[in-house]
Amino acid sequence: MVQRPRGTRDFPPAAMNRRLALERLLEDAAQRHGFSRVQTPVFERLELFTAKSGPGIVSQLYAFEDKSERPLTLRPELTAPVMRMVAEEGMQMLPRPLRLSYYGQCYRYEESKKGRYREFFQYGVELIGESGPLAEAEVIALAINMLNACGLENWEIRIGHVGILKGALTGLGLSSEIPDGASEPPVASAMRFLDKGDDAGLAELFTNNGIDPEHAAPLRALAELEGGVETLEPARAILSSLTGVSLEALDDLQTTLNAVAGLASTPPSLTVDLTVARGLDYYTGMVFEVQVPELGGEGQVLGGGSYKLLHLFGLPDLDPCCGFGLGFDRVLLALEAQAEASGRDEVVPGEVNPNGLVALIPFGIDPNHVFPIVADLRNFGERVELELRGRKIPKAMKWANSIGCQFTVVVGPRDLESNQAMVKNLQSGEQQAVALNSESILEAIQAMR
RNA sequence: GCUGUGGUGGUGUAGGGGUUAGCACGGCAGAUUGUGGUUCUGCCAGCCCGGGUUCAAUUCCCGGCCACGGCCCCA
Repeated sequence: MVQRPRGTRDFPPAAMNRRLALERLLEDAAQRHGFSRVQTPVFERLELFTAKSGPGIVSQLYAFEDKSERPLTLRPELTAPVMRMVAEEGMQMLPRPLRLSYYGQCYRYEESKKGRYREFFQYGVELIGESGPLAEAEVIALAINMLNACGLENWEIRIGHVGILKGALTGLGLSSEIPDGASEPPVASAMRFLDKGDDAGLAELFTNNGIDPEHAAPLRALAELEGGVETLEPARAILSSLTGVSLEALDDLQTTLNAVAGLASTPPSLTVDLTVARGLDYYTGMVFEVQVPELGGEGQVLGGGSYKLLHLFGLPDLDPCCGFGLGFDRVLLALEAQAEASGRDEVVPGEVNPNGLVALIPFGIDPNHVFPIVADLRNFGERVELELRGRKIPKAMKWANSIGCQFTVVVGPRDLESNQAMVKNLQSGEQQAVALNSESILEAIQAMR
């Protein structure tokens, strides 16, 4: 038995139906916010991702060479491909801003576990060609509205701004350049220590960089702030006490949060947290992420912010952009866990079609007699399954019931003789004989529905 | 990268060094030649893979594969 590769999944009909429903919800939300779907190749040139994230990522890529020895890789994420597309397709000519959405599988070579797969699906959006607090608010608002539309509960959105802590740190004289032999700039180390609450590490870092460790205290206070918009006031007080720190980022964040409050439905939990760092160099401004506690260690379902990447493609004037990526599989896992916990049948809103199937059962007759009816009902928009196995009536009814039919239409020899069909609602048991033509059958179905 | 637990028909499980490997759901057929969701009968289908110990391994041991969990990481 050949098994599917580690970290990949098959999606049988029921699972796929659910995934389609979720994709539809996300796409509807994106469309309502003016975003349009794009698609890029599943594999790209290797350098696209090394340019974005550095050579270190190659170990986590499904990289390969084609027959002409071109270095290629399965895509590990979708932001860089979309940026590439914007540049390559001349999309800078389009009216700005561009609002793009995308959905597709990505590949990372890492340990697979629940919520972390080697082939995973990402939905995301990028807003390109306009930056600033309102653009950021539009992106956050879409994220919030999407998750609410999915019926997800108990999720937490944390919003921060990399500029605030970074500005304070560089204001103190900490370098944002990578020193020789180090793996990350001192500013990044400091951000990590602040996020983890590692006071000793922070003090040591300051000392090593010739900064008085006393200065760590206000930063720690800043990092520990957490709450709603109201936390911006104490943050402002702390930042004002430091020299050489601009308050602009804080003002922007305030503007963004106010706009989000007006544009988005209310999230279950929204906190301002200046330690949200997203770990990435190219984030330049607002950053945000969404956690679902039920999912444990792999609980981050969405993350994004403002970043500069288009300069890599010769379009620096389009930087910064703002976007987010949503972990499609994780959202689904969270919805499944929550549906299970609350005993809810429908995991994704809209996954169950309220108008079930119609089974057309030709019984003991030449099925040619019913083909036009099947075709017509389908053209009318009914979901029709034709009984193909020549089952006798009891078997056919049982079959129709087991595939979730709402109606059966039986046409047997007697019906043919009297030019009628038996239409039955399987839920109510109600049955009636109607004229053997598609209009009459459709009418009966609609009347009994 | 480190580490823990587990793997028996399609699904959920029982068992256990020598068994016809049990049960339930499911699928198929019949009881039932024009009406399903109940019932009865029969059939289908399984010990993850490789090596070792042993007279004998699905069972014990080692390795692999896969899944799940904890830490690190997460573009």
